[in-house]
Amino acid sequence: MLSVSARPPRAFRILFQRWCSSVGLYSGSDCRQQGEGGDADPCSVVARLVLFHPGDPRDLCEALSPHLFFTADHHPYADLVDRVLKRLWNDAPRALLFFHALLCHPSYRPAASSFDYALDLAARLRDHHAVSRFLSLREKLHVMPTHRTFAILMERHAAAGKPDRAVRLFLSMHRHGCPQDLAAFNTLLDVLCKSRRVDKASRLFRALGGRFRPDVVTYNILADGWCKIKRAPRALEILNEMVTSGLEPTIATYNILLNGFFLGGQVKQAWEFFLQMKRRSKYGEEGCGCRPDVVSYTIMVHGLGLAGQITKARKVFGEMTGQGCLPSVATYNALIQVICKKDTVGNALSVLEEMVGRGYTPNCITYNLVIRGLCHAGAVDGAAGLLERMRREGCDPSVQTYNILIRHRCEAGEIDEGLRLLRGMAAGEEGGGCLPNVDTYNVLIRAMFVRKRAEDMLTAGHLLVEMVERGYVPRRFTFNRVLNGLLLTGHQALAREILRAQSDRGGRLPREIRLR
DNA sequence: ATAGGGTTAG
Repeated sequence: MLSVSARPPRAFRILFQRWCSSVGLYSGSDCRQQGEGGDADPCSVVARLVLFHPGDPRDLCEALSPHLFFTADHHPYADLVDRVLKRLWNDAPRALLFFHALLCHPSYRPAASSFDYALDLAARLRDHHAVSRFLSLREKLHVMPTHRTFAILMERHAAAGKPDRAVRLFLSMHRHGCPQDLAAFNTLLDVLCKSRRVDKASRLFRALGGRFRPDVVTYNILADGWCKIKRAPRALEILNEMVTSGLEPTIATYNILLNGFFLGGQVKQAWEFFLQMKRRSKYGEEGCGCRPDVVSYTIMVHGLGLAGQITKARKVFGEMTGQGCLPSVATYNALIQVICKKDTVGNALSVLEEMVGRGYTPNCITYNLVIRGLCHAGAVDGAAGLLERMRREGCDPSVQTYNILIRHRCEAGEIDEGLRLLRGMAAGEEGGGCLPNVDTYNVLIRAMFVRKRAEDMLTAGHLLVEMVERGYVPRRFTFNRVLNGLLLTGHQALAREILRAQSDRGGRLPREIRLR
């Protein structure tokens, strides 16, 4: 079924269309009819149209107009545009094709939020030209960059290993008509902390803090940064510094610390800290901001459970209601996760039924946790049943749901079943559907090298092509492995095409492969 | 999208 050896882009499209037709989804020019039939969600219709389009932005623009340009002033709803961009998130090149197609329309003026999505996508592809093109177009159309724009770009710089550029961007933002205020400063510190550069954030805080009058949020960001790199003692220092400077810690501050102790494996300290929070809020003066809230209890249940103290976790869970604090879905999720990990799936399922009985609506994460637990226990049928139930309850499976199921199928040697799931997710049976991400491809490609049939190499090759087409950069190891596999099984043509397709994508290829 | 709690596995 996978014996296609045309040029990769086309090969991929053929492959993709075959998959879709095999699960009853219309492809190509049939999309529109499909959209006008049972499925009326314009977001899905447009997303499909974009996915199956040959790829010329002008043609696509024309094809889109009946679906998008239906307001009086011929502008698509910004909300719909944003939703489509989000739906196509895991296929960044296609998402940007969509954006380009819209720009072909003479009267289209993107909303700031749509520009932000497009910028994020281009930056994730490290397409610097596209980023600067979008920025200058934005200026030309008088769509001012917002705080969010700068947050996105700063985050991309930090993720690309260029934190200094994030700082410089912050220092330049007022020149682009965006106020350089405390909120923006806090965002910068958060971006640095979340990319584990807490020390840099601290130094910046010392250097520039005077200019922005740090608030509770500033200190919380820094404390959380230290906690995330397992240095709760430093976070405690931040807490003290905060009090010294006359700021009152909030419950968020205490929760950051509480979680920090668990992250650093200091279970005993976490427990002591929690007791202190309870004691002080009981006997302290009124309005004391350290009374444990639902987040504190969730952290306790999760932390104690992961440390193997299931009984204690259940006890804390059981006592919270009496303390006037009702569990949230997240609290149940924490409990379900730790019971899956340290106890049995059966008991986790009981908790699921219990929460439903009390009127809670499990979310996607809840189902994923239990499905993972069931897969791990080898109860495939149970997992499939939960997938059914999840759909029935109107909770669309996420990429993670599919990744769990696919990984499990592959580990059980049922690779074809894994591939079938991949097709199913793209088609999105009923409801939204979601596109595979890097993990999906990596799991499946790896599985091909476990079975190692000749045709598996070809499948791996096609998966790699598809992955690259969708803007992902495979690891060098994966790349070499697939190429070697193709060469050894006599698929020189596809190997060559993969090399060509990759270098077309702008030289983001590992070096020794590019020299050819 | 200015801060805190649930999905990952070697």
